[in-house]
Amino acid sequence: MDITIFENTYRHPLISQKELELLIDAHKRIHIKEGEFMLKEGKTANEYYLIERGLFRAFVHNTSGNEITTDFFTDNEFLIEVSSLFQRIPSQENLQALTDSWAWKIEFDVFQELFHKIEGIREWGRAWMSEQLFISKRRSINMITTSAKDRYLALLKEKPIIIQQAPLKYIASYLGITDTSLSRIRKELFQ
Amino acid sequence: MDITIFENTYRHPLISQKELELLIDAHKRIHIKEGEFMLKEGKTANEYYLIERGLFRAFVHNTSGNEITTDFFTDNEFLIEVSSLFQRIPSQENLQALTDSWAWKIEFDVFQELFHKIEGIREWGRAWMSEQLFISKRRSINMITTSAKDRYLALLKEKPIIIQQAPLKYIASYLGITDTSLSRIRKELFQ
DNA sequence: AAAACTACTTGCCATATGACAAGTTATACA
DNA sequence: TGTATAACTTGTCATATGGCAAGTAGTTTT
Repeated sequence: MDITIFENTYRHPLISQKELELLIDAHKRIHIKEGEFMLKEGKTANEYYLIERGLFRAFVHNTSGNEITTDFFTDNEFLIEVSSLFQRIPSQENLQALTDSWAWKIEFDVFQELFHKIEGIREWGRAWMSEQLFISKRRSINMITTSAKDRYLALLKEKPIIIQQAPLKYIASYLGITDTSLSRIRKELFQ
Repeated sequence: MDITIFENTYRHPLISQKELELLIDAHKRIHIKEGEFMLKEGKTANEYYLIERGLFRAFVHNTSGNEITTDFFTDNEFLIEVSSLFQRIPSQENLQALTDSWAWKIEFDVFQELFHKIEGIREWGRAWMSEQLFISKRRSINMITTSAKDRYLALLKEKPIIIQQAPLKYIASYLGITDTSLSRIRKELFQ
């Protein structure tokens, strides 16, 4: 079995090879069909996933009932709804596969035991969460300080796979604009 | 000593009274003068604070060199830069007092020991961080789905103390608009 | 008391983006 | 293969917000 994905995603100086193996053993490989929901709003998450291959999105409904895509997840990233999983409360987000995918699934109870037993996993987990918080704050700042065109260009540069594979309307709501505007931005850039 | 503030902020079913006392003993009460920096960008945070009384802000510099206020902190809230403290890396944010304040300071090393020793504190910490991530994501969504006027009204409703005490320019950049626009929004609302 | 400075307001005009509706193209389904 | 549906584009017009500059009021400094 190729364990590169685990070595890369769970990388931390305090996690030993033996502890990494405990983590790896806790994951089960699963296949997901395009369109499948990994978590629906109102349900409490009981697991998270490490994506081997595929594309997913998170989305919420705004007050008008429209879908807003809040995040995309792809190869070698964690597909997770942190609030629901760690506060044991119903999710307000949906997690959905946009392509047929392969992922490694780990149950909350299993992770929980390792988290409390192994210092390195606690440190890794806290650092990972800190990083997510940093990324989320940076996203807020970008939303209010850069133009829609610049946000599109930044996404194109950082995660081109999303631009290539996700439908325009999902990308548009992720960027905080209408699909009409995104279509015009594309036209202006590439024509 | 009135320990209400600790009972409220460190509330968690897995934290016993004795463990709470260990936490309380780790905090030292300090006074902060208006304008004082609790953390400067480029420095690594070595402590966090529980605010007893006062108002603080977090701010970053955007690519044009302008200050953007990213958060406000007030009574019974934690004043903390998570990324710097838990990843042990230089901060990109500044933390500054907007009023003379009183707070409870706790050193990273001291918290670290309690975190790894006491399960309840780990659970509390992870839940707190999950909540922060949730709040941050909600902020991103609000930034792109609601008008500046509605964001102002929401802040007025949820944290009126900030509207009352912080200078207009800080509130404006926190809301993602210019101080000119905020001035006009106020005029339209209250005149 | 004068001067400098900060905080906030107002006017004028520019522009990015939205709203709505219609058109085109591609995809899926029967 | 044809039809329905989804994905995307385009046109016209409206509006929220920004940019810049000037003005007023309050506060601090000397």
